[in-house]
Amino acid sequence: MGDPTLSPSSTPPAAPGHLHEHVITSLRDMVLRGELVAGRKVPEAMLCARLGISRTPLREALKVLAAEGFVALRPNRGTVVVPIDPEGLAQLFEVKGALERLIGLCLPDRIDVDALARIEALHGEARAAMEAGDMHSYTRGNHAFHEALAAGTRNDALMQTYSGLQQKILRARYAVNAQPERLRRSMADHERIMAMLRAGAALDLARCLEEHSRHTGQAMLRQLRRQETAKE
Amino acid sequence: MGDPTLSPSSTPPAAPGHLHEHVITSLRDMVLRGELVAGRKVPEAMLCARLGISRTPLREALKVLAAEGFVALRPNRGTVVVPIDPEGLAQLFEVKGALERLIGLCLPDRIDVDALARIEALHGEARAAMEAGDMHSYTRGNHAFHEALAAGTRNDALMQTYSGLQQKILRARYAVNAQPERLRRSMADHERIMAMLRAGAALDLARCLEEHSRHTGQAMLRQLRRQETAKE
DNA sequence: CGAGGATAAAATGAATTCAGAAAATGTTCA
DNA sequence: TGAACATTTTCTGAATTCATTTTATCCTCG
Repeated sequence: MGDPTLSPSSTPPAAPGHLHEHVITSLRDMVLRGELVAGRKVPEAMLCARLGISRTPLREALKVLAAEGFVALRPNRGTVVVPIDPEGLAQLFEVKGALERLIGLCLPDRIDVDALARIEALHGEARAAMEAGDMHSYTRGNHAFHEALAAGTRNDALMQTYSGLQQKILRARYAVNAQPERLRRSMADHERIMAMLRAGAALDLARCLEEHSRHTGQAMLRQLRRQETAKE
Repeated sequence: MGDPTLSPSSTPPAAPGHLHEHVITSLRDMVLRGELVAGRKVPEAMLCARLGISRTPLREALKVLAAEGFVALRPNRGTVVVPIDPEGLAQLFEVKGALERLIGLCLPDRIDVDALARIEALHGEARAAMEAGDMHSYTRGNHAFHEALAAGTRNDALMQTYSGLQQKILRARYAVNAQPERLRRSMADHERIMAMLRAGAALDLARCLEEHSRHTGQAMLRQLRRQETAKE
């Protein structure tokens, strides 16, 4: 199969300044969305052209991605996009479960009305997306919903750690085709989560969140394994 | 006040090749050990001389450290070492507690004899260091002990996440003067942890580890706050 | 004597350049 | 014909260089 056909001239020369964050974000998005194919070498020259930068800032960004675990730098042999393996995904969910529990335990004590309102709003959006059958929109809404829950704890370390895991998981989410049945079950979990949150029941909320994470993880794993075996 | 007086000529010109990891590790160590003072600008030129490299690889490493949260890159205004604030430290311990619990829950099921032997050995070393009153050695031993527990779960994501938190906490640990009384209590916790681990009591082990983390965190916070107020 | 502003110095961000290593290509010889 | 070696080409890692921005210094003017 051929290259992903990235058009080299999609961005104008780009104004000088500090484009760090932008370059990192762009690259990470490309990895997450599967535009940079797992297992393949990162096309340095093309990305430079694509982003309108030289190799220096690109390599700086690749170093950061490597530290985050999205790519691997093999000395003198180029950079490769690390593949998603089911074992690693299961491990990510295991850690995420522990954090979800912590979120549930902290949230009722610390959440304020604004945060609760935002969570309610995001929950509504996700439900609307599900009812409309808009998978892509649901994925984004679901992600935002859980991030908002984490944010409600007012713990930056927790948020950052949680987001890091979510991003890695998001990569797999893009790679697997979500099942409509799964969406409905996920939404049912969300309804229960909201009920516990409104009731301020920390322990129950913690259990719900942990369980929800486990369910999601198991479903994704099954689907990923199914797709992998189907490819052979 | 003057510079930390870092001798520019401590390393020879350095052979060419891939020194990435080494540069990152060196810089991180300097931050952790307080050699690069919190709040102050990172002396780029001096570090280049010190490490025998040019600005390009140094800046790549600084980007990684920035992503890890040890330094902050202010656009066009230089890089600064981020200060340790008690609030952030408390948050780190909160997250660590959740991971400790997970470690405790998983460990009895997954640990093998080799890992258990290594943990026992590290536990012995830490105790010896405590009895000898060697603070520095105890700190290292304690760190290695907990890392080994995490490693015993055979979950890479958990290990990486845990190590990341531990490193940030380690920075504060270097900054506060440990109290001998604290050391003894810590060691008592470790004895209980080992007992639970040998007994294979997952839930109890989880509780012990979580509690131990909370105690350690509270003690460090008190000490940090005490030192901060003493400085004024 | 002090505030405001112009000029000089420095430091930052990024492109370019250069040396060394790996892969690809071509050639020779069994 | 095909395997082993030599050569060329490409690519990687890092130093150097360059433009821009910021900071410091100094001069003028109130």
